[in-house]
Amino acid sequence: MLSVPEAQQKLLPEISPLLQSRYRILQTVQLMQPIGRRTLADSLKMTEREIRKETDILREQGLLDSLKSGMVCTDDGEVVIEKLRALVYEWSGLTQLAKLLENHFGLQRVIVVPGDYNEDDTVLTLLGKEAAHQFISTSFDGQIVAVTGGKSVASITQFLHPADTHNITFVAARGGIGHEMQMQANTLVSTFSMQMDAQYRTLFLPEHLSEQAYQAMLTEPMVTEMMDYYDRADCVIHGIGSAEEMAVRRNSSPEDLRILEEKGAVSEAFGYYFNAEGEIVHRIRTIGIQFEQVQRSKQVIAVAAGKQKVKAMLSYFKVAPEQTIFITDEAAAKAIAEGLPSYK
Amino acid sequence: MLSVPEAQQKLLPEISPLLQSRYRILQTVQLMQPIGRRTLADSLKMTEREIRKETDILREQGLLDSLKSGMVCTDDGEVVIEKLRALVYEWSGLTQLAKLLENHFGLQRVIVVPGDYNEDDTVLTLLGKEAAHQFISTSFDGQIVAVTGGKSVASITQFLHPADTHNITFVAARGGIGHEMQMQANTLVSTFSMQMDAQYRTLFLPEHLSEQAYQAMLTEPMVTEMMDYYDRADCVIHGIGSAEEMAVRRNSSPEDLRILEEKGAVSEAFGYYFNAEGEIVHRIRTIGIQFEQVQRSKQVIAVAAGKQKVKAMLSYFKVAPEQTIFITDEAAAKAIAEGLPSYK
DNA sequence: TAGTTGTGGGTTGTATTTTGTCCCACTGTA
DNA sequence: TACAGTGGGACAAAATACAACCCACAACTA
Repeated sequence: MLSVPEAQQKLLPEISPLLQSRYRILQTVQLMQPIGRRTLADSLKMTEREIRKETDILREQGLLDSLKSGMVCTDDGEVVIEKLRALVYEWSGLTQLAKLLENHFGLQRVIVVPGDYNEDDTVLTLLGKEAAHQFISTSFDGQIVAVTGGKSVASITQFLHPADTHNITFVAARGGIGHEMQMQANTLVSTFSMQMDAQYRTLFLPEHLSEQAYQAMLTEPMVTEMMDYYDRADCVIHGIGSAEEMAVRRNSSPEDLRILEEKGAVSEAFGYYFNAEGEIVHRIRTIGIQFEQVQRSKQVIAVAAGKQKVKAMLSYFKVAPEQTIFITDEAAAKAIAEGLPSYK
Repeated sequence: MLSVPEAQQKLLPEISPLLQSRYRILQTVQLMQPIGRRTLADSLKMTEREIRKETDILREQGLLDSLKSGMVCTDDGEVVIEKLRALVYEWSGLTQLAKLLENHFGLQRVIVVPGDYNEDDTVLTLLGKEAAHQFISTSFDGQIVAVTGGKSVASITQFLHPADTHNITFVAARGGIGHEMQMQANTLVSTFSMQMDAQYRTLFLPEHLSEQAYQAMLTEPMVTEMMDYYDRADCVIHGIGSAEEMAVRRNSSPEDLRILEEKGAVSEAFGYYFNAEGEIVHRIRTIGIQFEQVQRSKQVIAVAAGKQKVKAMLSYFKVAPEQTIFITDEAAAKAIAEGLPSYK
């Protein structure tokens, strides 16, 4: 039997795309306010005219307000966004996509946000919003959270806020990742804890240690303390990288690159490299959380988006712990789904 | 707080009129199938082009089918009509209008169907559909139903069908109304009973009896039997007429017309004339159901539509029994509501 | 059986709306 | 003060919707 929204969609098929795009615009305004027509159009890869038409309607409906400094979302607008989120996700098939991936990968929860990470800057923001929401809604007193680096994980920052919980400790899951300070685990744990009024522990270490130096480090109090934290980690927040991309970004030696290629490394997560079958084929020789420790933690939040990471996702999720909550974008989710036999 | 449909309406204000008109088209197709573009356009007072555009979409959605003999509503279409009825009535304010009239007149139930009786032929059909639904859903074994004449009541015919109930008897509430056989109470009870496989009793009598003849008639077995039926009537189905209109249609004598005008008769129902205050000012001297008998009956279904009858409705509903279910059209309901202080 | 009415589909020139692309005056910030 | 970004205005061009037909056909009527 047909539900009312389904019947509505049958009678008015043209409203579905309309709803999608208008919702997306309003949502983006909310995220980037105050924002102007042109910036908005660039960001959503739409024409200025289209943006203008839609925002005029939204303004007339009182969901949007135009200040001299740009357009902002009104209170009514925020309520509407909240109320229609489920409907929009349902109609655009995101809910179904998510369920499909959940079943296929055997994960606790998959969240698919609309848009394409490569096309639309706001997708990153949506990823962060959802991830932050997942994290905060399950956080508890004294929680220990291991955090890796990366753009996706960094996007969470702006949506963290002081919660009712106390004594949360963020620990950097590994040493520095290289040049980009903004994306380093060490930087992130510090900003995360600032946003949430929490504690944090950093670990500054060079990426490529010699065997000798590595062994020496293992007995350092600073290091053993971190190892202890890793062992007690309640939650792990991490990204998933494509192997080549990561190796390049890490300035790996030609030798390492050769090894990775030889062993068929496809994906990377918290310092481990996995091949297409999900087997660990390499590990960066530095201090960091162990895969076993990740598997033991109560909660794992994985954030990754973009079509270019599909292969990596397919690889890593062969072995990902089932308590993982995975947050990705529509483009990647669709690309994964299209490779599945159960997807029409 | 906003409901989801309300939020949807805020975000997509243009769908409301779209939904209205498309629903109306689909509904009309269902009622008049098979029907062509031009007839449909005439009937709905829309342009052929518009009908064409909308029906093309409906056909594409599989809610409509085009045969050589015209367009018909598919099963899917009927399901959609059913599912969206409440939503359409809500959005077009019909539910609110109905509640308003219910409270103001103190009636058990008011049903307002969309459209204008004077503009749109299908409104009559909708009235009939709703009235038939109300009647059938409450009918019971051995029920005695008194029926008056008129176009509105006649519209019920096509929607009556054999029900689970047995031994229903339709009785003509009064003698003949004059020329138009199709609308006479006597004709209607016969067609009603044919549709429902029920019994019926007719009463053929001239309209204007002399006092002498009237008194003589009262003792006739044929008449006393009818009087007995009237006394035991469980349900009364009647229309409401404007006084002038009815008097003219009944070929009343100039003297009667003068009396009616003098006494300020505004409305007419089952042979009684009421003034603006709802007082009985005149009665046709013929055998028929008594007002007291109507008031005693368990259920009363009143059907009347069109702006020209608003005055009559306002008059009659001053004294209408509270167990009345009143079915009218949007145009009349709005006209009534606009006269009320509580209507913005 | 001949005629009439109503049917869906097709066509075409014209109105109307939508769209792309500017310009402008203004403002907050660096 | 320079500048990047803002909303609002304007206008020609492109796209679309529109009205007004015609046609072959089916179903019914006389």
